[in-house]
Amino acid sequence: MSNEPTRSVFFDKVYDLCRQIPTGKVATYGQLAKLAGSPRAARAVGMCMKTNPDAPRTPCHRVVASDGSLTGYSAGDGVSTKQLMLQREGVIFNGSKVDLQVSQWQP
DNA sequence: ATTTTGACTTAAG
DNA sequence: GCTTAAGCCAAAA
Repeated sequence: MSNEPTRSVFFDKVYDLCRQIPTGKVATYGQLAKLAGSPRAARAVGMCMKTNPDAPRTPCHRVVASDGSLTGYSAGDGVSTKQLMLQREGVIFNGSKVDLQVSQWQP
């Protein structure tokens, strides 16, 4: 029984992908969008996170911008909390950005 | 059904 | 290196 109706295939895939991101790794919006079925829906991906408070369910903090910068995140101190959380999970940061060369999720 | 917005991305100045 | 512009997708009003 689906107590939680599928909002849309796109949403569902994005959420699923977020949960597939291993600890210590990060994915970009464009990457999730591509994996979700639309390589140009990066904006839609980010919007879905914000419009859906699935925080504990979807580790949206593992999702960063294409160049490793942390964007959005309206929890805690914002990107600061997000950054610290990622560092704590083992993600390598290069200054104020994620080192995608090392910590970007590779499906 | 139409319009607006939004946690994006890429290109150009 | 940073700012501005345009393009693209999907959901919410």
